[in-house]
Amino acid sequence: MASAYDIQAIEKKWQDAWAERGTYQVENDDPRPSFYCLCMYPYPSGQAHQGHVRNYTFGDLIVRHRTMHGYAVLSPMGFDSFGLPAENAALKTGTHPRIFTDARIDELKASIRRLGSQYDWRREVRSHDPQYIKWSQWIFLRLLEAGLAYRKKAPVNWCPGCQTVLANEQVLADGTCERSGDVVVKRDLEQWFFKITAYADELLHDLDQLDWPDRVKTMQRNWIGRSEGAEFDLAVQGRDDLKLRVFTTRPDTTFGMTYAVVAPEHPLVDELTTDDQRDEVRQFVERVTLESEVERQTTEGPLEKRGVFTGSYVVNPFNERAVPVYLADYVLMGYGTGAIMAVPGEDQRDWDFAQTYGLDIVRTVQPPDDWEGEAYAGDGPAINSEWLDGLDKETAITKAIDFLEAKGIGTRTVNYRLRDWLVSRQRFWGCPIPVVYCPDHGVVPVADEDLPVLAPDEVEFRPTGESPLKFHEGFLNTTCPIDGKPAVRETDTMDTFVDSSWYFLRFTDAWNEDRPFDKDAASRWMPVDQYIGGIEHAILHLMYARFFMKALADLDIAPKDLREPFERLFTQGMIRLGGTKMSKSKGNLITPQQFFDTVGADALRLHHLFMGPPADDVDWTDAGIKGTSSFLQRLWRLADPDGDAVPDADEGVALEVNRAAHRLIARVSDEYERWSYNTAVAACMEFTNFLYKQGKTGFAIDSLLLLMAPMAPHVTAELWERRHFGEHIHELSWPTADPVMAAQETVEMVVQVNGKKRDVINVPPSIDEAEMEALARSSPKVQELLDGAHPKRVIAKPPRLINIVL
RNA sequence: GCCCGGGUGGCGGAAUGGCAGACGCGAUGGACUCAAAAUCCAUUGUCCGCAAGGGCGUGUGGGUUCGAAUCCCACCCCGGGCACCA
Repeated sequence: MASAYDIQAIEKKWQDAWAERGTYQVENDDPRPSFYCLCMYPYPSGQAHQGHVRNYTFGDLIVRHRTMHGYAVLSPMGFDSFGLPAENAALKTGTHPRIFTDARIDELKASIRRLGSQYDWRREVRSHDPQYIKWSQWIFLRLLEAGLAYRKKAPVNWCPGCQTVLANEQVLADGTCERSGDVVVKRDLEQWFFKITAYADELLHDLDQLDWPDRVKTMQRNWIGRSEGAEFDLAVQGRDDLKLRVFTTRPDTTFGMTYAVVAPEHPLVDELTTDDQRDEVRQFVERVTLESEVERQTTEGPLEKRGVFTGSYVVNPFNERAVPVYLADYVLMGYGTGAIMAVPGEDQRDWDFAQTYGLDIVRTVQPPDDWEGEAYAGDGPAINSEWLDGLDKETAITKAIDFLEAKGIGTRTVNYRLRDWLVSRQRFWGCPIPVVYCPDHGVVPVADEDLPVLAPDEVEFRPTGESPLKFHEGFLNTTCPIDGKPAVRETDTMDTFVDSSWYFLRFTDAWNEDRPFDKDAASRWMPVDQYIGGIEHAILHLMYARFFMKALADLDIAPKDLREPFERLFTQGMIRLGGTKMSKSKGNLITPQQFFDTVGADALRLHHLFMGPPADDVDWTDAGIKGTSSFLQRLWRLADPDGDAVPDADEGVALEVNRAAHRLIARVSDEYERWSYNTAVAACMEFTNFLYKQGKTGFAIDSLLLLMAPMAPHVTAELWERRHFGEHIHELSWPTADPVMAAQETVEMVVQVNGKKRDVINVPPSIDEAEMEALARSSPKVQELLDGAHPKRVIAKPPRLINIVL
């Protein structure tokens, strides 16, 4: 009598069993070789969505697969639990962000549990946990001591919607906030920064050694934006006290400088402006500073309005010619020196500007003969450049820099697009920055023994969105750690990306009360062998975490040689519905819950694996899940020891069935290593179809179940237990294929004539070229086409293909 | 504008220079059933043909090769990243 496949009961049973047995808990002294598999910890927004399911399905599959290969697999999970949504909810409902957040975590954990993905929950971290806050603050203080955290006044990105400043990385290309979509405005504010630029070069170079998607590496390279060039001083005509320093990547073109440009915010603007130009310059500067970042960054608009003459002249050090100095909004204060030499012959922006303002254009690089464009930025022999004439670009650059250095007015430099990381946020629900402001001593760090600095519970959220900390007397008023006199606390909190920059280290030693983590514990597991998450973190989180790893290693908090946190990265594709990204804010969620309650977690997991290549974006369709669901039903009827849906293979066929099982093992094992899970599922389906036709053997079914155990853990565990009383499939070893058994007895040889398939003949795999040709020539179809003629050429690729060319 | 991806049946996709379309969805037909669902079996790129068989087919056009979805060149379309960065 066949048994029922009671999905709900079976999935619950095994989820309980794994938790109870601690199958996926590991100790730091586990003697097995270690493997650290990590999915990006989630922001707890309630029940899991399909993006989580996809992420954790891949992660769990790897955890179970590596475990079956004999590794001690560290598989932790936690929650990125600080952030604005909890604060917005507090404003709406009056619930404290902690209560709100803990409730969302409970919901998320429950749905993660129903997916069946396994974690060592003993190591769970939550960003808002006082212990975690303590160590985040402790790390902040170490960065402060080392000069890697500092405070400065700067024009920063202010998001009116979020009522806080943002890091450059959090502002989208169109000048809007990545979170709220509001237009970000510039404000001059004093803020906290982390000196990520100190690691710009290392962050760039170490990318080479990482097993990461090229796409992500390229995005990081672009973001860091290294450019080599030179900086040098231009003498201001008639002003011995004044020099204008410019940055260029093309010092070889200096002979072609016909004017210079400074940014409207440049500190020397006043000095450079002559009296008769003063009104015009003032109007220009006023207009530009009033423009939003978006307006300023548009390439559109009449060029006439984009610059103004200062009245001053600077001297080209290469040919001693005086050229006019302009202000223009296309030169940015934040990059290089905020001033440039303009060479219209080799730079299109300068070309356009020169045309508009009637400035000279001198080519200093010979463009190719067929050049039809305007400015020519490519390589070629230098012209109109006296002692540089005839040299190629690279040689000329070197010689030009030598000249500047010999003259003592300039030097070779490297510039980065990367800016320091602005980490302070004017928010309540974040990790407080642990410093106080003392009237006598200025910024004073809170003593280590007084950590953590925690936000008070009894707070009132203001409709303006301002942080309640700014108005909370009990929190604000404190004493100076140095002299004990009254002082005021910092009310800014840290960017939540600070929390996520070291959580993967805390997992290795989550219980440590003396330190954020022990170096030996970190050494045991780090770097993360496989990190899995969404492509949306390509720059933000992944760059910050890399910076933290390097800084912590240099500060002797992490092991010295541990300079990269994530050895191998996999970024899964997005899930879309009807072409747009599935998200809560778009209101187009298909919740996993409805599938847990019907077809079950195994079918949902298989569907995610089967939908397409893991890295690709996928369009969600409900229809497809029917396929994986009925496949599992089919598997059940096949493997149920009490079932008779599929007869045993006849004695003559059983050997061939077992041989096919060995081939399946070889194929699927390889597909797991290549992350080709969609074809691995297909192979298992194909094999199941094969057994329905040929009849089953015990070995075939057992192999199939073992190969599917990481993909569909519940149903395979249940079937295995029914077939092998008391055994747990996930505690067994991964199967290996016997190469002798896996070998084919006959293969199909394709016979082509002139590259077109004309016949297929069964041959032994050991066939040689001569035998192939003889067989092919004996084929009636080939003879018909040959018609007695002599083939020009015969290409034989034993044993699968022969091509006869006439 | 620059830099990455990608374009294959009605749909999701497979094929690491060697049988294009595995596997699944959908569709059609059959078996089972009083009937339906479920299940099982079969067919399913397209055109010509009763059939056997053959022609055509991987965005477009060229090229390399005995052989190209795969490599090269040019172009078109879609997605993503960067974009006055000197």
